[in-house]
Amino acid sequence: MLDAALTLFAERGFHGTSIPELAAASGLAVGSLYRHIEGKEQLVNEVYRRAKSLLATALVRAVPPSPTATLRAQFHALWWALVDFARTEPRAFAFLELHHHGAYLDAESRALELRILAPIAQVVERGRAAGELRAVSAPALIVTVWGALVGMVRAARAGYLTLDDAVAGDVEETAWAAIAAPRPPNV
Amino acid sequence: MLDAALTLFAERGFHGTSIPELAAASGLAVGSLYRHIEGKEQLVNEVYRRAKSLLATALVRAVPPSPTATLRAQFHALWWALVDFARTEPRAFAFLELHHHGAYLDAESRALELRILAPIAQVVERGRAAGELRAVSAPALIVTVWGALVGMVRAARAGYLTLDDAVAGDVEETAWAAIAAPRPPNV
Amino acid sequence: MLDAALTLFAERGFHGTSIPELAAASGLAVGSLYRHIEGKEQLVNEVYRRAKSLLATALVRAVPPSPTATLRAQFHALWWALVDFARTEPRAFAFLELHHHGAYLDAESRALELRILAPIAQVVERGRAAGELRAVSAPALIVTVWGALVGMVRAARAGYLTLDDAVAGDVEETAWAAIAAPRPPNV
Amino acid sequence: MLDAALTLFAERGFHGTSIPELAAASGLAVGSLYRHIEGKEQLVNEVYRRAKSLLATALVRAVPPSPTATLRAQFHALWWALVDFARTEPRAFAFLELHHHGAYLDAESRALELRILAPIAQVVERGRAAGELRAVSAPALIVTVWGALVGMVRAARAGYLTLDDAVAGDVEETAWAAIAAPRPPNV
DNA sequence: AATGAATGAGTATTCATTCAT
DNA sequence: AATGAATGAATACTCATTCAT
Repeated sequence: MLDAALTLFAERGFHGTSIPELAAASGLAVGSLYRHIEGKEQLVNEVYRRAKSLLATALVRAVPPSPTATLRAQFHALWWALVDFARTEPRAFAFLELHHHGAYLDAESRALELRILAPIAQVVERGRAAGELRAVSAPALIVTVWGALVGMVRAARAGYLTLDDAVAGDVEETAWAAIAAPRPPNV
Repeated sequence: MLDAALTLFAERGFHGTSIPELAAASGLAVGSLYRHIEGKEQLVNEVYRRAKSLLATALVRAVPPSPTATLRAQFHALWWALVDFARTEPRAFAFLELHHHGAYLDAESRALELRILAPIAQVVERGRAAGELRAVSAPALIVTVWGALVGMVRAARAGYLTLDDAVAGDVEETAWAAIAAPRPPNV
Repeated sequence: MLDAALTLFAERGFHGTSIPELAAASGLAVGSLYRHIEGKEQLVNEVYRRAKSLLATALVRAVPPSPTATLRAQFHALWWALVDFARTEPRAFAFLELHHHGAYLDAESRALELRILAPIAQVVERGRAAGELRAVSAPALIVTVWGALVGMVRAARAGYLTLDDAVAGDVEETAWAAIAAPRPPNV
Repeated sequence: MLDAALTLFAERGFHGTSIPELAAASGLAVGSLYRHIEGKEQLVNEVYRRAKSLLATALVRAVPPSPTATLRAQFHALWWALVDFARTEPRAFAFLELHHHGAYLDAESRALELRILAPIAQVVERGRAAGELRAVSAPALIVTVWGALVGMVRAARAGYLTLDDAVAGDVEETAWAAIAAPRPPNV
């Protein structure tokens, strides 16, 4: 049922999805749906939390095996964890993108927003401190990487490209180049 | 009227905006609104085309004064044209982002999608041919730059950062670094 | 269960009371409730009959010990039996008042209506025959007494007065004065 | 429309009357009804206020021509004003009786309740002060008279009697006897 | 005997759209 | 050209009732 809701909300948005549609997609009668949910808003928040939680899990699993791994290795792990998430949970990815601003999301759902980027922010901060990343503001680094990822997934969804390893690898390269500190010119 | 529609659709989405709301925001009676539009779908498509057209105009104006300008200069011009568009037409930017997948968009609206990125693609192709850009697929380059821009604007809208010259400049730097061919290691 | 139904129906009326509410108030699951009742209409009729029966019992018990008692004594007994009923069974009293016209009541329930006032009508008829009551139509006498009682109870429920012995005694006096034959003027 | 609502609410109660029924009885489509009302609760309160206002008008018109009229004359005027109201506006009378306790009535509607009986209370107070009325509490006098009236009208509605001049006159006699001070026994 | 999930018709209300004025 | 009342299908949600467990 949450699965059907995820699909429909991701495809048509909150207001574009009706309760009868949700019920039908869940294989339930309208009245039965309300035995499981409290209302449409509670449902979309529930779906939101589950999607965020899937993403959070994917990110947490991406911590590299050794804490002494290079920053590049950490970035690599993070990147492919995100690509993997986008590929295995495309609906959750699309849902999160489409709904992260909805007026129907409650305070708890919104709070998740910040926590989710923590692992990324952490890696960035560490890299900046070590001088391994470009000397621009941390948010600039984060939005570039995150934006490149989202842009790539959106383009794939729109049919402009295929989200295969080659493409994901190419964008990984550009994203890393975007944030890595330039090699100092040889003197 | 189209302006009021742009605002409401950008804020609340297509299904979240009602005709009475649109009429009120336009300072018209609901009956009068229908003298100017054919229906809600036709209206959203009209708004879509205008927003796309605004963006297209911004991009076209960004072709650098001299065709002999360096690729970096062209990128610079393009980047700030887009930043300028995002800052002067935030509603159009948000609208385009939110609606580019809607089932209510007609074939003509969807067709605009591809044409719009033509100036960017053109610059990219030229750069790749000249070996000035990273040797990855053209789409990878484009989605990275476009993604960084959108990511930055979204982050600003969400309140995570302010879209000032410093931030936009920082992200320009990362975006360029993302796509520029690496300097060959000094021998 | 019938008790819970009496309370809810008296407070909120037939249409204002739902089966889930009735089940919850009865401490039963909704499915279990239906093991005891046939439906909502049958239930309200059942409650109606029980309330009427309670009132009938109260009235019957009020026949004075001696059949030779004065009419005033009989009236007194009847009056306080009714006041007692209103005080000990306020929900039944309120229920009867609120529901005696419902389209959901079946023929049997409606039939009870007439039988119930029989003891009162009997006393009135006897008194009129003996010239002890005012020489107006019997229904006029009955509606005055019954109306005074109901008016008093309603006023108490609305908080305009307290249904204590003093008030009930006062209204007994006015009600009796209403129907008692006037003393002939002394010559 | 308010007229149709008065009829239906009086017959079936608030919860027993549906919006489609109200619309049909008003000769309107459901959607059109909502151009005239804000909601079902607002409608029932509107109807309530109109009915109360009708009753208030009837009572005010009942002030006897001369302020020096006897108390009996004042009572007579008041009584027949109420009987007239019950006969010419039977639905308003029934509506007020059925709804004066509803949880859906707002504060303003409830406030009307007290004001309405003011003319009656005034006459009663004057009579008690002058020793022309029975020496029992004022509320006892009022509920008896009001109860007799309501009892009579209800009985008529239930078909137990006909609300003609003879019956109304009979009950006027009993109601007056109920509250008039007893003639002192001749010495 | 009891439960509570399931149902689909019913609830109040809002919608996009039309049309007489 | 403009209005806003009218419409009935749609909305989210609740109801009385059934039935497998």
